[in-house]
This record gives sequence, C-alpha cells and structure tokens, in this order.
Amino acid sequence: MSLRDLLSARLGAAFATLAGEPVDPLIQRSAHADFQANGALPLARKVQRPAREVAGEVLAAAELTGLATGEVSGPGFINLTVLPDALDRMVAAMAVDERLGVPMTQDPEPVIVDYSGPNVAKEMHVGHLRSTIIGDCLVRVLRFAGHDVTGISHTGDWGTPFGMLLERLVEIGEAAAAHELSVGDLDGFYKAARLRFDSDPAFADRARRRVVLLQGGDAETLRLWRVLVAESQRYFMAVNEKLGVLLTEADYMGESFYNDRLAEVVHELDGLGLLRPSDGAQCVFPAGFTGRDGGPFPMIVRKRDGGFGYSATDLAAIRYRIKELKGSLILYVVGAPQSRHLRMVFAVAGEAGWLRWPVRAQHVAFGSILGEDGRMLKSRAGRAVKLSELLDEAVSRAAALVAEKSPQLDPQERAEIARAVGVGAVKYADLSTDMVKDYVFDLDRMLAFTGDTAGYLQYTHARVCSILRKAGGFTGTPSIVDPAERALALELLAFPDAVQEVADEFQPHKLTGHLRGLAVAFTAFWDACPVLRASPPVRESRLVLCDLTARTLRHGLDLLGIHAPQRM
RNA sequence: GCGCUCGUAGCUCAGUUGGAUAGAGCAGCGGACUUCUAAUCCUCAGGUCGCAGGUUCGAGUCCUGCCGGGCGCACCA
Repeated sequence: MSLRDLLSARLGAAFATLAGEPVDPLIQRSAHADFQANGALPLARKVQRPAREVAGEVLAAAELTGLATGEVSGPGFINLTVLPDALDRMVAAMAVDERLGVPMTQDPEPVIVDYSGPNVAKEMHVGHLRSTIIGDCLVRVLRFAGHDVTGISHTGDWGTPFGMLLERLVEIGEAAAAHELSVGDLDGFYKAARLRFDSDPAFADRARRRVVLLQGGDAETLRLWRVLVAESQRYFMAVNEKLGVLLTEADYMGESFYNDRLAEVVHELDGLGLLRPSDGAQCVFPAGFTGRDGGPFPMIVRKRDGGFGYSATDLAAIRYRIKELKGSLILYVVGAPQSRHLRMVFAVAGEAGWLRWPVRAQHVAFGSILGEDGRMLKSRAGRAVKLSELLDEAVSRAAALVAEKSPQLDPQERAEIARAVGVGAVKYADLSTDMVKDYVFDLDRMLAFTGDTAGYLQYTHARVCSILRKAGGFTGTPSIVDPAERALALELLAFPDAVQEVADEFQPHKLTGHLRGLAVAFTAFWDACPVLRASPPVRESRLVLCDLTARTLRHGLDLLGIHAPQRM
C-alpha cells in the first residue's frame, strides 16, 4: 500500500465512523504539509456543521500513531506531516521490493488493446506514432499492474484499394514490388498505383476486376495479396524494432481476418431485428445518433452493392474480442476523429447484447498531429513525415549531442545512447501531454534535451548510476533527515500512485509528470546532499535513496517504453 | 445547422470526483563548475485561466449562453 493509500485508509476509517458511511478523505500532496485531506469540507456541508469542527473530530478519531501528525488548517483542511520513522520504514520497504511498491491488481482481467493499426502498402506516418507509442505504454502499464493484456494491431489489409495495389504489383513484377516495399518506399508504391488508377481507364478496369477476384477468393490473386501483406508487415516490424515497442508479428490481425465472420455478424444482427434496409443498404440505427438532416444516423453494415464496409469489420472485431478472446476491457487507441464511429460500434455491440457489463469498451482518443501551419497533417495531402525518417533524424541528432558531450565513451556505446535518447525524445514528447489535445509537430522541440524531456530523465538516471558505480555497494538502512532527502523520499513513495493512475485512467502523461517531479527532486538532493563524501551511516542511507531513484526512473521509463542508459 | 473536442504566462503545456497564494519547461534578465556527470542548479520577471452570467463557504474545474480553432455528420477506411 502506498503512503497516500495508507493515509487515506486511516483517515477514511475516521471519516466513516463520524459520517456513518464511507467517505473519501480526499488526500493529496500539499504545499502546506506533506499531504492534505480535503474530505471534511464536503462532509461538513452535508451534515450542516462547521467544517473545522468536523475536521477536528475526524483528526481526533483517526489512528495516525506512528505514521503522521495532523492539524486542522484554513477552512477545514487536515494537514498531514509524515513522521520521520514512518518515512524511513516505508522507504526501506520499497527498497527491498522488486515492484517498487506497485501492487498487483486485486481484479486481474483480460484486457485487449487495439493500437498502431497501419495500412498495408502505405507508409507509417506520424499519425501512427501516437497510437503505437500510447498503446505500447498502456500495454506495459496494464501488464505490470497484473492484467492479462493482449495487444492487437488492427491493420488495414483489405478493401477496394487493393485492386489497384495488386494490379500495380502485377504491372511492375513481384520482385520489383517486394523490393520497393521492403526498403520502405510504401508511399511511392501507393501513389504510383493511385496515379495509374486515375489516369488509365484500362488499369482502373483491371483494378476493379481484381477486387472482385480478391473477394471471390481467386487463388493467384490471394497469393499476390499475401506478398503485399507480408512485405508490408516486414516493414512494420522494422519500424517497431526502431521504435522499441512490444508488438510482435502475432499481434497483427488484419481486417481480412474477419472476412469469414462478416456474413455471420450481419445474420445475427438481422436475427435480433436490428437490421433495417435504407437506400438499398443494410443498416443498424443505434439510438441517439443523428445525421446532418437531424434524422436517425445509420451504421452501414452491408453496402448497397452487397459489400461489407469497415463498420461490419469493426463489429465483427469487437464481437470476436468479447466472445472468442474473452476480453473484459477493450481499449481502442485510435484518433479522436473516429470518436463517433467507435461510439456507434459500442452502441450497436451493446444493442446486440455482446457488450454487456462487466465487459467494457473504451475509446482512448488522441488528438491529431498538426503541421507548423496548425492544420491537420494528412498522409495523402502532400508531404507526410515518414515515421522511420523522423526516428533516424532524432537518433542522428542525439548522436551528435552524445559525441559532443561524451567523446570518451566508445562508439558502440555512444550509438546505443543516441538511439535511446533520440527515440526516447520522440516518445516522451508524445506521452507527456494530455493526449486528447491536438499536437503541433515540432522536431526541434522534441529533440531539445533540456527541460521536460526524456533526455532530462535519462541524464538524471545516468548521474545516479554514476554515484552507485563509484560507491561499489552498500548495506545500509535509510534515515531521512535533510529536507532534500525528505522531498525525494516522498516523491519515490508516490510512484505506485502514478502507475495506478495510468492503469485506471489510461493517461500516460500522469506518469511522465511524476517521473519529472522525481528527477527534479533528485537533482535538488544531488546539489544539497553529498553522497560518496558523507560519513558512513549517512552515506549508506543516501545510497539507498540513490539506488531507489535509479530503479524507479528506470522502471518508470520502461513503462513508457523508453530505455535508460547507465551512462550518457 | 447538429454533434464531439479544445481555448491557462510571449511559446509549449500541467493543474487529481470543486479546495488554501493558478504551477512547470522553453525563450528573456542576473548568478553558480579546484566539489559524486553543468544534457545541471539558483534568482528575477512574466496571468482579465476565451467572454458573460449562474450554482456556493469556495469555480481554471460544475451549469447556461455566446466567441474562436479543430474534427465529424450514408455506403472510402
């Protein structure tokens, strides 16, 4: 149990006694003490009594012996100061805990995280960056919290564009196409296919016929299609490797996977009486959605021409994830513009009876990537920044910085550091802000390794490691005395709360914010408290704090998918 | 037109079911390396929290109405 949870439990019991029902003591960090409890104020209003009086009675009833002292302050806050012994004890406990105080969840459940989802034969652009990075972070955090997490990359590997893509493949030959795709010139391939489709009616005809062949299961067409998919996937994995995310080949489940389930889904919806013909299409009209004209808004599961749209695929996917994968919490790490579409998917899945409490589906939405002009950066609207090029650029800039700052390190280690710092910078820039907001894409800011960046955290970690390396070893117990030690200890003990918040709310920036605070507290400690030069008992105590800081930073960064080098 | 979303310091952003004096970073001023990594730290300055009402002991946070930006609104995904 974290320090905050412990205080919350103790005060909560006192609140409950007084109120006769459970009351959240509303514990938070405070500028006026170590923590403050705000719970007395809302309770006072409820029972129509002066808040300071209520706070006083809660404080009197609270069992805080050996843990903290408290006092009523202001309009009815309870300020809490942790006792030195308690702090020592909790830091010591955290120091011997592999999990750094982060509890395993009491209710482990099967969680499915849908993220990344690039399109076959299309470049992974910065738009895929957020989904991949955020999703990867959530997978790591939820897994660490004790859930059974399955990551799925829902790739676009089916649909009408494949007619022209396959014809392009035939046109230039498999070998040439495979080469083009494997070196990562996917946009070039896609654009060439599009150009041929738009400019040559004969090609367009062939492309349309090819779609029919593909959907009809023509063996040769399927073979060619598999070439396209395999080559693209090889490229995705190369980007994943560069990014350092957990996705494996097995996590790729394309839209095509659901092909033979689509008819079944439509049939089931029809059987439930949810399906209605409209303008020749088969539609579900979930309650609460209206179109431009104010009338009911359809989710088209079967198009007028008999084909299935992406709505059908998404319905088949959510059904599969619930009924066959037995997912209990299903997260969609998808851009905010898809918000309504996903709400409709969830609504239809609910009306169909698939999505029922305790099974939940949630859209973990993130904002768009904007260009310098503040407009949305789209792949087909001109020059999209290629993800792999962006990463290469970040790494090479980091390499220049490492070469300048640490020429004494050998080239191989410098290269590893550059990779960790460069890729980390890009990831951190993405994870450290509230993800629902749009995001102005600015290479320079991402790669500035000062301030609130991955580089700052990595550098702090490397500095701690330097002390630990020079110390050799230590065998002490913590004894927290100096204010800087105390501030650092409180930050360390808050790590489990930050991890818990991300696991509950799916907002990685809560963790980056905490790690940043920890790093700041450590540098203040670094300046104020010599470690190696201190006399033995103090030295050992401070080494415990250093070791814990290094492990916490390393583990925290790892949960973000960011590597923390020992040296920089 | 309807819906979703965002609006906080010059810039980029935090701000935890409504809590004490709205906080960081960058940029700017001025300081600190014979001392465990200065990719650092300290100081100063910088605000009508888009606007106007409302709810109450208390509103950046909740409600209503405006203003402004973005996105979405039937067979592309």
